Amino acid sequence: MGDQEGFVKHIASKAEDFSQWYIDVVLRAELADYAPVRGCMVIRPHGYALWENMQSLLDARLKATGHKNAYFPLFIPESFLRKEAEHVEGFAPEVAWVTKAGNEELPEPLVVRPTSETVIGHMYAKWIKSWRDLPVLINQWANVVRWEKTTRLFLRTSEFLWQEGHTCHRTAEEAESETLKILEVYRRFLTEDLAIPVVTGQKTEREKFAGAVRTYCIEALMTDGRALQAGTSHNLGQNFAKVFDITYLDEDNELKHVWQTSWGVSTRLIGGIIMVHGDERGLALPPKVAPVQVVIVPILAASSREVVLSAVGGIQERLSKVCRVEADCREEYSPGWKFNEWELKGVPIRLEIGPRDLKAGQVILVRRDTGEKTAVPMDGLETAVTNMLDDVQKGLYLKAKRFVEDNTRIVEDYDTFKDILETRRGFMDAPWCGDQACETAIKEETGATIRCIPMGRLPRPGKCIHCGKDTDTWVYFARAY
RNA sequence: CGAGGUGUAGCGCAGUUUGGUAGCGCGCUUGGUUCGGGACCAAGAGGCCCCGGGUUCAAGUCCCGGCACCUCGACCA
Repeated sequence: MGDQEGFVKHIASKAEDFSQWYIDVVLRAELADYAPVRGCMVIRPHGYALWENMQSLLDARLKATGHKNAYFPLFIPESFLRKEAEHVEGFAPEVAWVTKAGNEELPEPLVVRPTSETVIGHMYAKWIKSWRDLPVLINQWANVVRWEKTTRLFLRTSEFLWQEGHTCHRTAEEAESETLKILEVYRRFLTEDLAIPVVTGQKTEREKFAGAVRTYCIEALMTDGRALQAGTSHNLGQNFAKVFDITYLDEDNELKHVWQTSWGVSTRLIGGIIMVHGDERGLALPPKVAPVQVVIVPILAASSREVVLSAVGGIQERLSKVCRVEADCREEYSPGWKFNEWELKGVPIRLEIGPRDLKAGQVILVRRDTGEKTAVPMDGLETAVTNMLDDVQKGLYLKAKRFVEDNTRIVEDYDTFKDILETRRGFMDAPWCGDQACETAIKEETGATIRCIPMGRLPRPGKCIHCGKDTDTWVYFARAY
């Protein structure tokens, strides 16, 4: 990659000031901007195009597993929220209220949805009559509002965009298998489309969703060593079915409550992409979701201007059949300026073409992830570009995977645990007795939380990192966003 | 919600100590020369100095009171 100096002077150094770097990247890459309302953001075209690509890939995966989209209202009657005790307790502190319409007080205050279990449960009670109506597999793409005290662009804003799936099943087993199926959909979406490696696992009682029986999650590791909860899938059991009276008449002619799940991922994932793949030069986007996959930068000298521009047109035409391509033919910026600008915006491949290349019948391709430059013959350009996009996608994933491996440490001693948190951070795989008191104490003493109890692992003897009691449960700790 | 910090041109800041004509860099506009890693010259445009009171002949600057945003902590996707 050569010297880092002199490439980008307009964003903070990632190594020296990670938080400022993150903000600079979001703003300078024009993903988002601060809105006039506290804690809210505007997602700008470049950021929104990224979200749209993410949406369409995940949406296809959800449809392939039998889910259908629907839309439920933004406003929820106060009384709905109160029905499930744990649920209110979990969300009450951060709900936004609508109490007036014009000048008149509303008869019943409305909450702006922080999540839709309650309204959807109400509707499901109307719609479901028979075991033949099951399963119900509905997903919604929507905005939700949670009035957060501290906000950060994409990672935590008062309003955010997400998808929330809400399903009903005939049996507990079927609900559990749906919960796990979605977790797998999320895992593959993150690894295959976003190039973000994740740990899958179960949340502890303390960390689970308010109102769920069990919460599964995918956890990702950011390059500053902090964890990001990237998606959750909840087995709701019959908790909401009972309070909303969602029942069906079973084959045996008995009235039974349905078994439910809910699950979601949000625009927070954009923050994850930035913090996993970004570098000193700015954003680096995985090709599968990058709004622009290839940017053409012509070298325009006066003598060869016309021929170069016409070659650009031809290349753009050809490449537009195999990828998302854009040509930057602005005359008021120098090529060097454009190189930096498009790198900052995370475009996976830059294609340079100038008089020298025209003579040689080639173009120059430059990879965003490695900075590597390759001369590629004009013939077969489509194949070279498609292959390179695949390579960048894989390269980003492998680099991120190596980082997670290098920063996941087996820890059996509390002093080491604390020391790692102060210095390198990352995931700590440590024994835990299962007692919530230890979990809370660790959080208070070190700031680390249990990110998850990883799935598919054999029991292994150890002594609780905090109290020293014998246990065979090992969990992932980290400081989290 | 606690602790700090910052509010002056679109952005980043100086000016506040010691009250006296509103400044710098970048960006923006126009014209010209350039173009293989953030080019250069020339001429321009752009201000409720966060808001409200007060002191003063005079306030960006001093006093009082608000508000907003950012960072770090406690809580959450």
